[in-house]
Amino acid sequence: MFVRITTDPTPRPTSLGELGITSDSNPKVSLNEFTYKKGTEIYGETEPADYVYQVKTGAVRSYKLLSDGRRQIGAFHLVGDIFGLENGNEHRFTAEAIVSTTVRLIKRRSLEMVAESDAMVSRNLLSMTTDNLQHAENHMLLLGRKTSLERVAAFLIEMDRRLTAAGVMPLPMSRRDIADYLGLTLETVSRALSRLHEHGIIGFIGSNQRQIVLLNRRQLATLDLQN
Amino acid sequence: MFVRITTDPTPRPTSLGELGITSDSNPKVSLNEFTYKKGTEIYGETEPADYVYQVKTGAVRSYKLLSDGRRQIGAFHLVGDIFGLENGNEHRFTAEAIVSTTVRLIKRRSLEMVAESDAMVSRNLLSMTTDNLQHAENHMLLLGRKTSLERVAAFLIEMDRRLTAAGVMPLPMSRRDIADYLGLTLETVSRALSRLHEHGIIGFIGSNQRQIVLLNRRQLATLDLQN
DNA sequence: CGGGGGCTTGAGGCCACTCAACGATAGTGG
DNA sequence: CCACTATCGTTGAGTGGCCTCAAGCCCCCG
Repeated sequence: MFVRITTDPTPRPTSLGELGITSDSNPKVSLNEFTYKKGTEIYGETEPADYVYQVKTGAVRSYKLLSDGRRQIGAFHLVGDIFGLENGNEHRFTAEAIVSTTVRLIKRRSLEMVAESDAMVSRNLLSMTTDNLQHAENHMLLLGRKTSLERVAAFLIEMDRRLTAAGVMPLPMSRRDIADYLGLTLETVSRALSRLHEHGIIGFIGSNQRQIVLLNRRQLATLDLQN
Repeated sequence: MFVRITTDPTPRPTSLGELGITSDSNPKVSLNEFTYKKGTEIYGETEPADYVYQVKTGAVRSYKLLSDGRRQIGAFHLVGDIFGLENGNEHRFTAEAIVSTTVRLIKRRSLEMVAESDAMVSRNLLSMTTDNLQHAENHMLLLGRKTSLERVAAFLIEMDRRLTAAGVMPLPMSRRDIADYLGLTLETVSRALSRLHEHGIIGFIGSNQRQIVLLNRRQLATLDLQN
């Protein structure tokens, strides 16, 4: 076998346009919008999946809970991302707005009907599901086998790729969210970030600690082992 | 949100028939067979994905490696399972025969061509990908948040569902394979199994330790927290 | 200006890992 | 058929990385 040297292929930002859906081309596909306040639930696990969502502004976390409250965040959805796309009839995660978030809504049934007749839309649905699968597969490797420092480094690289505006990352999520995404505690995440800060690999900007700058991408990349 | 009380929906055993593919109905889809000896590689990560596979006899492990050798097994493929189905052009895992394994092969391109014209085949491809995604999502929760005992219990329940022949599980994989699937070490897996044995929850049959009987499914289920 | 939430940092503990020894089993070759 | 060997699994002892618990700071926000 070959050793992978490609970068982490998490889902790229998609758009409804990529699905072949626009208000113009498909007037029957209603594109409503809705805004959720910070911390509110968009849908719950096992609830019927009647809608598919796209983040217009803000950020969303998707997670599962164990009965005793342990939480695993499966993905963060940033501006442009599509989420809530299920094949079955139920959502498999709970989705919450991390900050005030506006989403576009599409009725799932109408999407299915379009996919039925349009092979390209159908292919794009498969492609999006595959992207999600790929992200989950890489995340299993992270959760199962990487150290805390490697996890945090991988997280920063992923976020850098997905939301950087010219070198600075305004992270919408809290340390607890990051911890529940990486399978760590918030203290361990904080310590890892402090270590990266000490070593001059990242910097903090502004009053709170959620604005992070990557000062040494190269060094950070060496911490995120080639998978 | 609601608390999930459903059972772990890992991919059910599928068949090429479910894909809408049989030798009779689609003579153009070649269904060759091939046998791999124990421990040999079926395909490697980043290799071109020209074929899709179905396990006829035996068992297969799919895994990723870090550069220093740490391994994460993403899935075990048992009799009837389809694996190696990629949307992109490259495999994302390395697949190896755990024991001597016979697989059926389908040319990916021919499958794609059938899917192009047959909406049902197309839907089934999406459905299979979704099943894989669902398994990965549940596995992220296990890897990120469950204790060693909970992981092993979940593993036994999954295997029981997938390969039990009347109460006895002839596990094809080693302790190391189980460990690399659960994000643990082989010693920890062994200790967890010993504890389950002490408590009368499982039993061992025969000379080696790979034949396991579930003596108390109910108690085992309480260890695998409702997710 | 007081309260609360988010973040950092320290101290101590624990669960899983590491290292090691040992027994059992299956495969190999004489 | 029987050593011989390699592999696999179990078990013990000790370590260590991450977790737990706690204190304190800062910032935001009423």
